[in-house]
Amino acid sequence: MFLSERSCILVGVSRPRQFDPSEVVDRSMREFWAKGYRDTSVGDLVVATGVRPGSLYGAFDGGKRQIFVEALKLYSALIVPQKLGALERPGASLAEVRAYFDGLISDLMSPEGRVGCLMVNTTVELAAEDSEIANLTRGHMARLERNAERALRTAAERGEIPVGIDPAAKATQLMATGMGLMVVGKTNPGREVLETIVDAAFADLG
Amino acid sequence: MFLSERSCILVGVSRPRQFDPSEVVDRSMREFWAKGYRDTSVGDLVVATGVRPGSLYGAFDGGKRQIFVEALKLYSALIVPQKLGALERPGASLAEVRAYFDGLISDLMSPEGRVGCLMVNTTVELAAEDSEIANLTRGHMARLERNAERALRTAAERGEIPVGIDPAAKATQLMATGMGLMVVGKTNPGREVLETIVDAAFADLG
DNA sequence: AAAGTTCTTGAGCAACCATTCAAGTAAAGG
DNA sequence: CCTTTACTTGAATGGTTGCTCAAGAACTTT
Repeated sequence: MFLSERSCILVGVSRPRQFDPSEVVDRSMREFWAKGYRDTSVGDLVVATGVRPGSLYGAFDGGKRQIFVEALKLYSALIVPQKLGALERPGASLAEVRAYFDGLISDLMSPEGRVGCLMVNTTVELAAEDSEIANLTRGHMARLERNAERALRTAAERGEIPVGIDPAAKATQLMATGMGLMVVGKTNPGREVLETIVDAAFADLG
Repeated sequence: MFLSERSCILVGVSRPRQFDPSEVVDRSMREFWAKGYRDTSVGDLVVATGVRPGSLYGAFDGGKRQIFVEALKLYSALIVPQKLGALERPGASLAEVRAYFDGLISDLMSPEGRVGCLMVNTTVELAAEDSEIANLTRGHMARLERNAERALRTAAERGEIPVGIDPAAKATQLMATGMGLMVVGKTNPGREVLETIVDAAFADLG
């Protein structure tokens, strides 16, 4: 992962690193999230983290791109679970799927939420030209789909949704609806627009 | 529009421009479409158009950004009508809406189609920070919505879709589905994924 | 305390960025 | 043919990019 971990843990004989690399990734993630990969310069990362270029490149072999990859992984590990919330827990059912989408709408309605989703932004900015990064964002979409499908199966078992619903297909649609929601959300729409989109996607489940 | 038009038409006394500005916009559009605004340099535009920086800046007051704005407008005037096809014609009904989405899927399945939609790419890259550009992409979404709604009303009149369907709400959902489709399409998915998304969105219309 | 190792610092790298400008050039009017 | 006007050209602008490197500093081991 980080160059630092091996040297910090195994080799004790040297000057210890004066910053926490995982905190650097955290702050960098928020920078990339707000401005995108291309429009975030190494200088921006230096300002955001307080760590000089030399130390940054000493800790992250692969430079800016590697920091970005780490940022994507941190987003998956830290932010996505927050957003998914109860949907990622075993007992999740229809209510948890709906709650996830309601949360997305709430986020998009706040000014700071208009940054959208780092995974969606990255997919559009970089997926076509960087296959490693494309794999990460594809994994994110698969995760959303998997959780939605599991919850829909639970909902079907409980008789909460019509028997005609195909959980796998519906989960794929809901995932795509989420992607669309993040794009539409960028244009500063009214809340009713976003609610119309989600309501329509849930119409055949109620 | 272009600086050139006034000087070319009204003032005849000077050396005429040796290139066609609208062709410059066309080629620039394809460059921006493929690589995005930030990652397309003026140097790229010089190579793509064969027009030197001086002439470019002479013809387009506002530089790279203005060329991009013109490119967006050309995309709306040239590419979008191609994609919308019969959906934009008065008699359009359910079949034309469906044909539009089938066309999107076909596009996304070809390697060169993975560039996606310039409007979606631009929304994600720039809408949050450039309100003029956000207006253009918002207008694009409104156009999709308007056409879908009109076609759905026609379909309702003809009894092609269930009476319970709200054309306006369904059109909003379909527009968002299109946005989601372009994002998912960037990750090189199988055709069946995209078809599942579209089928699910049309399920309650059949 | 001295040696050894790694980190930090600040300057600085070449490459590229969007943009400008003076000089040269081509067409039309007189 | 000569002036006028606008366009083309090629070089060059200052600024920023991602990244590197030598020098100094801090910590552990001997």
